[in-house]
Amino acid sequence: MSLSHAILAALLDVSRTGYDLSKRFDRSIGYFWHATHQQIYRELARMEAEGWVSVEVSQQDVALPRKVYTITAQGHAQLAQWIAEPSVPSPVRDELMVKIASGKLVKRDLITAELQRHRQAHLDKLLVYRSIAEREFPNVNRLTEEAKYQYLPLSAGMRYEEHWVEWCDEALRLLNSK
Amino acid sequence: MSLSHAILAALLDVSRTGYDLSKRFDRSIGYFWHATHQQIYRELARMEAEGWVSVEVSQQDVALPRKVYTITAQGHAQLAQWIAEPSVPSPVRDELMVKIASGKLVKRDLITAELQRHRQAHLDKLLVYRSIAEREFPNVNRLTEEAKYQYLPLSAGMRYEEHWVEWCDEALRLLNSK
DNA sequence: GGTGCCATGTAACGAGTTACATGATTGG
DNA sequence: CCAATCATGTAACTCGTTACATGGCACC
Repeated sequence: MSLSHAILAALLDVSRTGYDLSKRFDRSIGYFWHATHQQIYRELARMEAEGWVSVEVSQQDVALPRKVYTITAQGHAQLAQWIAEPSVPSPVRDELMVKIASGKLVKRDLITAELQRHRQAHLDKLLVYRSIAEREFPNVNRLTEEAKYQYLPLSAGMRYEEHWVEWCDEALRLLNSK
Repeated sequence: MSLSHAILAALLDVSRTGYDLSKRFDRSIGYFWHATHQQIYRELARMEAEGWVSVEVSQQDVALPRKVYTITAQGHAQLAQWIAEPSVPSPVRDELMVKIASGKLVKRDLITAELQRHRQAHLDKLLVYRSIAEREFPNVNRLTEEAKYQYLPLSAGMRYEEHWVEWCDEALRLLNSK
């Protein structure tokens, strides 16, 4: 049950609504975890029942209900315990690789077009991450312990997208060479 | 429904049993797709019902039943059609990042130990991939079109593991610096 | 007045995981 | 003879996705 821990992590610093979580997760966790709003609402309800989060219905705008979730002491404990359990790298599932491996079934142009689309998507993400990094962490050599833990997932995100852009380039080069 | 396509891809060149598929998938697809034997048996049954694969019970050893699955023309068509549909990069879900983002909750040693474990796991995979690459594709500049499609997922796997090893090193450096 | 966003949810279904179960063969 | 591996499967459950549904607010 790992979505619940991702949600707890996203609630560590700020209380949030389900909607909020579904939009951005936390800015550092969003790069590596995704969930739809339906999943999040369902999970929040469970977590409240378990006592990992508490909820307060905001009465600011009486018309629109906003359920703001806050992590509890029990939630903290739960998260800390989960972190302490050693884990193995999360398994990868990549559709593009399945397509490439079956590449001989279709026209080459189809594959190269797909590669170009993916390259662009990865590049777009990379540029977003870089601009966030410049804005939020202009001085990587002077980070507090806490800031390091926020910076590192972003850095992993950048490396990850760079890696894919480079691989797409390699793949396109290889396929276009005689 | 993507597991079915991964299975079709794994059956492209060779007929296989469910057990076989669960162990290795295809050597190029296994790097980027994983499934348990229960999933695979269930999916194979569905795919047979759809006519995407045909099955033959091997009578070699009468005692042990071996159901060998082969991709059909309909399966080929299905796979080709799926490949032609443009797709977006598969979403990432990485537990380690959730742990890192919540790093301040626990002792730093716990995080660095986890990073070292992950670094080792990625390095191990990298070395396996490299030895496969040396054995199967000693001459990357002289590949047939078909071989290129087999080599590329392996190359992506190598880059992927390299990227993680490098990032783990960066993370350990950053966390151990004053 | 319509489009898009904020904000919450239900229902149904498909995909993935965990536990349980069986029985033969191979190698030490 | 015991453990590991080959080989197949069922059942129950959780997680993830898609479709449907509601209603207010903000802006053009």
